[in-house]
Amino acid sequence: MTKPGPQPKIATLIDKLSQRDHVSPEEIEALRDVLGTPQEVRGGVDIVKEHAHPQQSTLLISGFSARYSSLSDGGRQITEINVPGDFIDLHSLLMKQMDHGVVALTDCVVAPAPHVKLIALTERHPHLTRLLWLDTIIDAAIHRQWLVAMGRRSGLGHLAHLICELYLRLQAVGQSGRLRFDLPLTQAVLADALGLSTVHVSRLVTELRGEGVINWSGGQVEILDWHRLAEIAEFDATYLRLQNEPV
Amino acid sequence: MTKPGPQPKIATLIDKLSQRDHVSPEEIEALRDVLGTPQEVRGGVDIVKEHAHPQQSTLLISGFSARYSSLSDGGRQITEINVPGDFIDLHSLLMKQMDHGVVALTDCVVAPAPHVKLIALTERHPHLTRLLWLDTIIDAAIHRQWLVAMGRRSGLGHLAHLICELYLRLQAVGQSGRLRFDLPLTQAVLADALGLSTVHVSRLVTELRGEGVINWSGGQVEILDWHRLAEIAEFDATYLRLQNEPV
DNA sequence: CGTCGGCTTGATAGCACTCAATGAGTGTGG
DNA sequence: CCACACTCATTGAGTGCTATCAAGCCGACG
Repeated sequence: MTKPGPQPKIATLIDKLSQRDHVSPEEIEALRDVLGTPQEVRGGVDIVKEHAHPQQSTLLISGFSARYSSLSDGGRQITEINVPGDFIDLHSLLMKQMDHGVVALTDCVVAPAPHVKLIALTERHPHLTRLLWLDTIIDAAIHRQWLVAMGRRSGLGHLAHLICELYLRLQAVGQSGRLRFDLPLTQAVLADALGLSTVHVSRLVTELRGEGVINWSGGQVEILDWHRLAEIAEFDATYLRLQNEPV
Repeated sequence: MTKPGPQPKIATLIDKLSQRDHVSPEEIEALRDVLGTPQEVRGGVDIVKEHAHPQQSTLLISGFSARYSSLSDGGRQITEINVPGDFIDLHSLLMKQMDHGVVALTDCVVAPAPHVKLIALTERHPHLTRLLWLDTIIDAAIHRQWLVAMGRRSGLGHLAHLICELYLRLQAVGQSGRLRFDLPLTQAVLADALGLSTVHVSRLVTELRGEGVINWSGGQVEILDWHRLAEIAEFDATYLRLQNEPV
């Protein structure tokens, strides 16, 4: 759901950026200027297609989406789950061609930011440019944590890590409650994100539930024991950079 | 080895950036201004420590280094292998705290770029800033490919993909011959990069050799059958963004 | 020539996969 | 109102890729 307020389109984005550094009114105005009319996208539909050459970047206002790559055998690997306030393809501003696709995992609302306007923004607002740059840098940091989880953690640790990450990222944009958040994703989506089979994901979720660490039903996750969850995940939130340090 | 020329320090970096967009003489001058005196680092030594708060970023001039994260059980996951011309911790400019370490895999030569000077650069050179931004964006794209390889490819495909990637990245900075390049890394390092055991890496290398796809001995890789190698890896070079498209 | 790091090979074990079937929940239409 | 179809989650059985343990090989080097 979009937060109420004078700038509903960019409220989550501003929330997130403001946790890292002060965002001036002029910068907020500049951000609002680059964003176009919000649009709805149905769950399951591609927001950006693989190998596309977008002329704009897209801000996710509400809902969940995912970066993914398709494989020749019909398989799919999700490389990041996006939450409200994320620019889902900001990197296409400079990459030009998408190296992956972005699919709406649920019904979403998105807003376009034309590349022409974003380039102009980088010419006029160096500090805001650095804040947007930082956002893509954190994407890379998230990828690295996923690599560590995939390469060296147990399946259970990997799942636990994903839950920790999503909880904190949703919290940063005011989309989670106290040790509780909506996550209306199927286990098949989780499997594609974790690089596991759906069967195994089911067993892992059951295991975390059985240990009394989380509850997960009806598309809502409840963290019953944050300490144990973080322990299983070996979670260290540094990479999400939720501290305020001027750039 | 450092390339000969008037700007030996930044020759590889300029090579790489120039493949993506024109770099003006003023921009080259600005880059040279931010870089300090090159220093040698012995193989095995950390160039940047995990959780550090660097006051400068570091350009890799020669040698190989790797981003890595340590685990509580003593294990290690390498998340990227850096080649000459790579800024190994450019993201620390905005992240402030390192979310991982960088270790010299071989003897290296590196040059520091103080954050204060880099920030000043972003204030004065928007276009060059975008080129540096793009470099960190490509790091993220490399991470994503590793995620796909780790999550959904076979061990053999994963190894093949890494070889394809390193070959093209070294080629982009003039550090590889015709289907041949130096890669003085141990199989233990490869194992930490692929998320496999050293034993299994040995078997995979043996398999690729046995199939007549590559030769690998004396720290040198020779690609005997690029087509088959790319096929095994399902390799698509888009993500390395080696095309010239102005940003 | 002995030691050492790195690579290779063999044997065994285990985590996660695939195939398969069942159950729960939801929506549709007769 | 109920039969049916469909998606999603769960559970069981058997398989396989990769880990671990262990031993041996090889080249470099003092």
